[in-house]
Amino acid sequence: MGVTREDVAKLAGVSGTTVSYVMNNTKRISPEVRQRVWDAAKQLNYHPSLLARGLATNETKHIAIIVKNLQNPYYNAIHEGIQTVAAREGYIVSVLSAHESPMDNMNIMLSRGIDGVIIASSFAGELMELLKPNVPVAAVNEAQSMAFYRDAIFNMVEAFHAYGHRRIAFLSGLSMKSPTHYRYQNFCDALRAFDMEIDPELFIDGTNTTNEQSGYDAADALLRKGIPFTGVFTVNDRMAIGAMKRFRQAGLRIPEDVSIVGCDGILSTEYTTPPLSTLQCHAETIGTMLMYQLLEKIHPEKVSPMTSLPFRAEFIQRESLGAAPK
Amino acid sequence: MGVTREDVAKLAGVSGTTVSYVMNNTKRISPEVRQRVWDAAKQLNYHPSLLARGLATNETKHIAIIVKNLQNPYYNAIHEGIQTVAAREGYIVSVLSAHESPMDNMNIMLSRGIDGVIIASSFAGELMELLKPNVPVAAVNEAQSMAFYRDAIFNMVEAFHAYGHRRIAFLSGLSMKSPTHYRYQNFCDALRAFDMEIDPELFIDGTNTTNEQSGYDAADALLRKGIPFTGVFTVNDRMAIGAMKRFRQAGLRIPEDVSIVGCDGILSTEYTTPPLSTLQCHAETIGTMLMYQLLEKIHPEKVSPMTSLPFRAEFIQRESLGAAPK
DNA sequence: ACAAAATGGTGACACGCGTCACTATAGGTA
DNA sequence: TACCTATAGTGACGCGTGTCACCATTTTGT
Repeated sequence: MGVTREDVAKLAGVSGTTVSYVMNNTKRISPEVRQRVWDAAKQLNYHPSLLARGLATNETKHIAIIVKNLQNPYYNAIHEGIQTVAAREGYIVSVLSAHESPMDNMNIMLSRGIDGVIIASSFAGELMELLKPNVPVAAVNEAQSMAFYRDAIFNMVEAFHAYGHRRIAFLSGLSMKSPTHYRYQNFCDALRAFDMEIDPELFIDGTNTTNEQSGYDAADALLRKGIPFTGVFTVNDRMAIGAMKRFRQAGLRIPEDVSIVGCDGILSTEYTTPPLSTLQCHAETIGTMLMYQLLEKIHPEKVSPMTSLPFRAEFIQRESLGAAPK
Repeated sequence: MGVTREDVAKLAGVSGTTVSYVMNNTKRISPEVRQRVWDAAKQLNYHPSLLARGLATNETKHIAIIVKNLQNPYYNAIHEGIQTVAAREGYIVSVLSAHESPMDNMNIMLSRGIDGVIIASSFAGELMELLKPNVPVAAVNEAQSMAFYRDAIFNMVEAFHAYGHRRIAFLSGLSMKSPTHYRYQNFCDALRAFDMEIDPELFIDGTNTTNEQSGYDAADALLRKGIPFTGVFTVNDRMAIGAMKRFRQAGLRIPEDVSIVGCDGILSTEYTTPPLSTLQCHAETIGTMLMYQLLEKIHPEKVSPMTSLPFRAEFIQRESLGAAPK
């Protein structure tokens, strides 16, 4: 359809092969000829077809990211991070839905010759096992080590403790999927460190989603138990937002009657009422790092700038956390 | 790399050509042979390389969507709508950033052989003119006609009026870009219909973004003017959320002192404090429709199920709108 | 019965690229 | 002069498809 290397070759008075060598800088070509080729390419606005190149080299510079829900701000931030690195490195990113069957996704990978996959979804499990033998994979749950949240959760519990809280509920959405599990472990460790109660009744495991509605429902379930608590920690910010709504409906003021802390640090936490305390985890940076990890798996010979998180999650205190009621 | 049509051909005891005709159902092939080929394909898990097919047919089943900001929930909803149709039709969707120069985006299209582009960004202008001659384009601002918001805005103003409001501010982010412009026009028309004031001083044109911070800033600018107003309409929900924060900081209660209505109907509006009235515009459906529009431009001979919006934006009243103060 | 036409299948080529094997030229050495 | 070597450039092929032109074998029509 467009202008091909033969067009450039003709204009520059050389062979197509030479054009190829010049474009890829993969063989010594005399400066004069090199210049002629570049000029001709510019003049014709020539861009090598990545389709043809992919066919010839088995490398498409095309990766996929598998997402459960496009409308989840946390994953959007990760996506943004991925996108910046990808663009810089000449990769293009396609979004696949986790709703499709793993087999469908696999087939798309194969027939499109996709170079690698990033799984940005909690339940990576089965899909990952299927993909891993056939295509390089990076997954968000591998990126966040056990240690990632430890300090932030410790600092959060410390703050709860300092404000006089003793009974803190843990609201989860996905029952014990690994990332959630890590957070729960860290949470219990921190509670122990401050000699605070670990009451299984305060652990609410909701539906298998983690959006505002799940938070609302989890808070509802907690209230129905009728047991005392003064603080709440939710596994992400959206659940916290939903939980706040439920508490408010129950006539509880935040933070006077119940304090609440979310997790992720999505953009809008700063604008909730009251502003939501959270564990900021720099999702965008997680995205860039996932992309670097993937690049390293695609080209093990090239060393990526960084492949492990240079930081941890960070506790950010805002007005949703205050002194415990008497 | 993978299994090719020749492998299938050998197993089925036919030629590669025949396999191709069977897979594409593009020539009469006897039922027995057809069956043999299908069986062989299944057995080998054969999937035609879309790279090679793209090279041969100039059709990649690959479209791009250009987005300004991946973290904007409105565009995420549109994206979700696009994605569902695309997946069903066998297309794959790649995200490009509007931050890249239009020329860069153009080159990506050309070198990747992309079949079409959806521009999901307010300032489509220049980019669109550049792309249109070279590749099928659908753009969000073309999807929303002047009439799209009319009824919803009319109903909103009617509600404001019924509650006794007479001076309503209009907070915008992008100065008079076409979608905003439409809304402003509709808004003024409605004000006139109810004999309400149209005071240019009540029109705040903020920075060139439309996020929470812009809303905060616009509200701040409005307050500094020191002129009377009891209602506020913002061009999107995120700005409304930011504006609410600023009003609250100024000691104004919502809706007792100031009523506010957003626009878009993003997911979290239900969970703000108080819940935000908004103009629900079913962004997801807009996405599906954009995709259908694009498909029709790619294959004019095939008629798409629907290419014009079967609905309009809809006014949704929540607690952020109440009686005007005396 | 025999030409005409329909049916079912195949060989060869093009799509645009990367790259191997090769040639021609120039320069250096003994 | 004869020989080797580095340099600069090229021809041909393969990557996996789609598809045109063609062939062999029935089936049809009269």
